[in-house]
Amino acid sequence: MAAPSARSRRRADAERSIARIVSAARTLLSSDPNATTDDIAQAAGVGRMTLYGHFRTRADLVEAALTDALRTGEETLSSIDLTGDAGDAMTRLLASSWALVAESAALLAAAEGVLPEGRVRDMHAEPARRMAELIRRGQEQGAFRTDLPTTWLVSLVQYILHGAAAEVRAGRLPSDEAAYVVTRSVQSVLTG
Amino acid sequence: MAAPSARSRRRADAERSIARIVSAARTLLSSDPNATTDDIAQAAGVGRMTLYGHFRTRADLVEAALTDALRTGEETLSSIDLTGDAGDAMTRLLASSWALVAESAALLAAAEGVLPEGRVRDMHAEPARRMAELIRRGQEQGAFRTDLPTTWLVSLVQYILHGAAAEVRAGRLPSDEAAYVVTRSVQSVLTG
DNA sequence: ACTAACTCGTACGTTCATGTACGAGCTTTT
DNA sequence: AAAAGCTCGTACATGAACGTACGAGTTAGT
Repeated sequence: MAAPSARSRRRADAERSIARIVSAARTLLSSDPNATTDDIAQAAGVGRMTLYGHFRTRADLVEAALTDALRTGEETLSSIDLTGDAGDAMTRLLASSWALVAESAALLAAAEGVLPEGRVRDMHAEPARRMAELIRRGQEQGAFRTDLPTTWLVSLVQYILHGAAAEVRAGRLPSDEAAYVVTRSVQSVLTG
Repeated sequence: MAAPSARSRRRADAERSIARIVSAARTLLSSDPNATTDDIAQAAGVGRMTLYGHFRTRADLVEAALTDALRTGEETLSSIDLTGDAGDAMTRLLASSWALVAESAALLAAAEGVLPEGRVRDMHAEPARRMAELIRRGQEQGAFRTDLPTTWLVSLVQYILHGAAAEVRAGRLPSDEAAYVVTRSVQSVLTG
């Protein structure tokens, strides 16, 4: 939700501070979901008071960080070609999704712990819609199974992605094998 | 780890208190992973001080509750027939595992947040070993795929179970469909 | 019954991050 | 250059759990 004009009463230096804070929040929270406002302000090279001048609560900040991550992600995902064979399209979508999920897993955990129930899911409406649509198209093509609810298949793909991220983090799955493993797993779960 | 003789200097009423506390902890933590020691003592019908007399820290208590849940679970799981066709055996194992996972998901989350890194996984050594062995047997039978690491397949089954539990909790998957959905999903992920 | 163990209330001390209040001094903007 | 907006330190208030200390009363074991 970049609002260049809606709230353009902000001065240029404020704009800069906000950007640095959000960026620092993304970075820090992506490695430690429990990073404090103090940590984040410090990493942003900004006083804690400045931070509170722009974000009333820690939750606000976490949400802003997640929003930013999602916006960035959308830039990548929205440019993927999802036409043609659904299986191939899924492979392409997964390759990009995997990187994004792995990168922001901890940030997501932070948001889940601080934002109101369901908010995080709502924020993922766009990527979820994209995935659901591709799966549905695959089902119509006869490439994907239809014996399980589409909703469940969408969720399942998410769980596989997050699971793989967790395995990599824990050192039980080499990160260079992850994309392959994710792709094969998702394909078999979608084709039945 | 029931130690009937190792520490039998405990009086009968103490034994009783401990049992009630652990039981209350299991129940409460299974619905709210953030239940406080106060909540638990109250639910156990015991003073908070009594609780602290038996468990030095909250972490100790959570661990005891999880240990108890796992012990109970083992009683069920160890009696399952895992011989014969690996696919069928897996179906039987999943049916029981599903119920256990769904029931204690929140307790698990509590433990994950409070116990040292890796402890929760270590405590699951026995069920993990059982699952791994069955998968390996299925691979030898030619029933299960061998193109993905067995370790990953074991983890993946866990993620599917926990994912389904989350979907049910969120009301996105009717609980009476869950077992079916889990079984089909796991089977297709294991057969490739 | 006598001793040791257990219960449990009240009260306190601790910790830690969150968020607020105030105000002096810098930047932008116009 | 003047006004408005921003920065940011210090200091404080808050709140939530955790965990400790003390001590009087109760219950079990032998």
